[in-house]
Amino acid sequence: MSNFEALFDYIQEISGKLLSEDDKHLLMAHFKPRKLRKRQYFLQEGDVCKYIGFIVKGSARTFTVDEKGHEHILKLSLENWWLADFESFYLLTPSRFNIEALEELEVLQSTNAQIEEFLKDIPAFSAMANVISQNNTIATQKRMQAAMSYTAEKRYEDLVSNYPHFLKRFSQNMIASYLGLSPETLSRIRKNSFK
Amino acid sequence: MSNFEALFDYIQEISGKLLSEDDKHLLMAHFKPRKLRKRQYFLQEGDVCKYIGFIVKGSARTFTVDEKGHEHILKLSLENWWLADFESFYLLTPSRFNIEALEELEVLQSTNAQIEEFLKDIPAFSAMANVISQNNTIATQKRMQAAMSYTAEKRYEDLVSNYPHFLKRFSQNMIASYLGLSPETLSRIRKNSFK
DNA sequence: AAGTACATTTGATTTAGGTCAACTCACTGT
DNA sequence: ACAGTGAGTTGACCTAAATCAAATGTACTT
Repeated sequence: MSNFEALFDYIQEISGKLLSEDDKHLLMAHFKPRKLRKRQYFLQEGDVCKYIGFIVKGSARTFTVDEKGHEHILKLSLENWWLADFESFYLLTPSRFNIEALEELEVLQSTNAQIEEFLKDIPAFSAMANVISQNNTIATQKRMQAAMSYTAEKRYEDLVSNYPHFLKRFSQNMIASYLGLSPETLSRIRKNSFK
Repeated sequence: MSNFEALFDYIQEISGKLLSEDDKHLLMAHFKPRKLRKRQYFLQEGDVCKYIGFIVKGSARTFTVDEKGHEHILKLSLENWWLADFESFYLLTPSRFNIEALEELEVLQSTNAQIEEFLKDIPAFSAMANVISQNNTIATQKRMQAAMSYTAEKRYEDLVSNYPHFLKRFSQNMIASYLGLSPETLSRIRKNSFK
């Protein structure tokens, strides 16, 4: 019923390996479709992140709330991305993050224990995990560098040129928080860049 | 001659698996000891990071230089850590980073191609790689959150409580740059916290 | 021991970006 | 059609941290 093809295609593309029919059946048996309405939480601060979700449709944000009540978005997620607080998911510790659906969200979700099985039994899945972890290391390092070295304006320009689709899918407030800016500051940056 | 025991112990401890004698011989055959003097570069911006190094002794910093000529430290590394720009190392692209020895530095180094062999042939090595990649994902996420949500003072306090040994080994200027602060600001923060 | 090169501290001033507040547009649901 | 809510804009003001500059401390070198 639910769209497992998206998941299969993704695994095969990222890993560069094919999934056997057995592999596919195993995945279908242990990834459960789940729908969340806009504003619904996939994960709440303080809970253990028991599930990892593959986004089939929709978008989400991962954020913290600081002592002043300000929200800070650490991750914006779209179709064909994994949704989880990996720290909590791997270590089974309570999460410091919230993950909230920004649009109606469809995921295929599974548990830590089950993922371990996939890693053991499905070569393409384990190859995919390695590639993702590499990509993730690289991306986070870039983002860290940007946060440290660049001005707000440069960070926004980088986003515009590297992730233009973000601007279509996420509100300006979300983008501002993702860039570590107040909404007002982003509004002003955009105003100036139109000259 | 050089201290391979440190490397063996590290792999076994992190992976939770034992290395066979064959494994050890393989590692000894393909990790080459290298010494760098203080201030010497392990990697220069624009070069491809051909080697990954395991630090046996000494310390290093990974940093970028922005258009104004300001340096930003992304990573401080000590004994039993891996030294590389993983983006450049994995993808064989020119690096945006510099890696410089802060003290006399002894590493055991190997190449990308060789690491691939280790991953295939040495189970403990591949288990270690997975654990490191997990830890790395978690640590970078924490650091990103800290950079976004916390004040300079809170970031320093976190460093003091989580990595007290950093303060012993790295100069205040290095710590400041690592925290994304000017040396003057860090000096003032320290002054205030002594009350 | 003297001299040069760094590190750190302190003070005065500047600035990027945040905060607070008011206003304008959409959209949504009734 | 109309209130209501959230998103974006604009202006006035504020603040954390950077910058500039000078003084002091420390630690290699020869």
